[in-house]
Amino acid sequence: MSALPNRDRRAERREATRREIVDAAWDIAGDDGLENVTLRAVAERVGMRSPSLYTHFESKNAIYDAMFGQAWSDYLATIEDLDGELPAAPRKALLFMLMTFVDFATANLPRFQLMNQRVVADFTPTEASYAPSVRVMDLFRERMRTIGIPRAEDVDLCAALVGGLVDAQFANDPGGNRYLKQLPRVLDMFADDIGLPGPTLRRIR
Amino acid sequence: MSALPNRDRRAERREATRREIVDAAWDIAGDDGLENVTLRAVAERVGMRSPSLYTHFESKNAIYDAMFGQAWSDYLATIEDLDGELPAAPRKALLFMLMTFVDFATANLPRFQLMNQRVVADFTPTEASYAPSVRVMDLFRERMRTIGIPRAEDVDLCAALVGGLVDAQFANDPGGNRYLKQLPRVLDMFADDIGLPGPTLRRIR
DNA sequence: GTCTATACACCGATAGAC
DNA sequence: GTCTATCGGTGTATAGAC
Repeated sequence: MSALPNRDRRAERREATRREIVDAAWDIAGDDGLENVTLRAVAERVGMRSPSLYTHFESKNAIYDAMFGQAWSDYLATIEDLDGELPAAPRKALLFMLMTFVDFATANLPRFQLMNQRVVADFTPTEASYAPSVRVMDLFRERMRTIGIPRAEDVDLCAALVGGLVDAQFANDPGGNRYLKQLPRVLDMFADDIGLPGPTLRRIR
Repeated sequence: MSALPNRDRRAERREATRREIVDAAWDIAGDDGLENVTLRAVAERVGMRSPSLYTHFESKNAIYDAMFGQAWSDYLATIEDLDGELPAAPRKALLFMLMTFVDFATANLPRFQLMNQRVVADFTPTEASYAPSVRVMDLFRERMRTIGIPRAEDVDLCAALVGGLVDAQFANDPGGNRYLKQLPRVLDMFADDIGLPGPTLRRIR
């Protein structure tokens, strides 16, 4: 009788190829923009013909889907790593959390567009790829509760306000700091509104 | 010697055809989404073959450009009409202005996407089409100054915060009211922060 | 299983006849 | 000013070589 191998080398190779393809897609997105990720360009970069990509992904949107899931997984890992570093003071913790989000968002434009904006027209993430983003939101809500912000309404609002800053930054002052520099002020406004204790996050004007 | 006609019938006809084309593009955008506005679809709706559109517009993006300019012109007209209606109380005037924006934005999704988001990948508005949006912002700044909000920093922030609400509404609760219902609250937060006088815009919690 | 060759239907855009 | 014909591009499908 034959011994069962304890590793599936074929599956490993397949997974490695999928990673290669997704990496190539990220490279192209970084160089030429997210909308210029074409199957032919991806294929050329990994040394295939474009139809061969269908062996590994069932469609172009499936590649976007893998990128979407990877991006949110990376962000989830980033904020999970921060677990012990959260300041004890509520307002400082709030600023720390949302600065982490802003830093991650601004570090990579095509990644941000894929994660948070609708630049790829047809694309809707699958449930599997959506899962890490759900876990991110769960963790965010949990930490907000820990800080002293338990109401869903308040968490929604906080996320929307910071999202507005990031969007305005990309749209009206790309590469600059005109909007994002007001993050401490926005969080102070928000903290004041919900009566969160602690010293102000910005200098008094 | 020949008399000069006081109307250029040819130019009038040309302008009418351009309008027909733009109207057809809006119809398609409303029915099938902004990204499904193809030259063939537009041509079919106006009873032409697609290459004939190039007689009236130099490219597909030129059609988007005309739509962009028209949308901002419409919004400019909307807020200019409101000139006498602005409440005297600063906070009420603030709410009135931004509710007008939110109403206009939510009334027509493809229009909002074209005006404020980057859903058409290649498209950048020409200077001419951009002009009405500049006039809108100038008028907004002027009215904010009248209300008692002269600082550019504050105007930027107010616009970004409300933009964040609208974006979050479309992205996370389309057709609902979860984010937009918090508009009075956001404006109160903002008004409190800059020390704008007047009674609160929302009930005390 | 993995990849290639070929083809299809669609896109925006152009050339040239009428 | 509008047409037909066509170009190079796209995502996608499938037959078949290895």
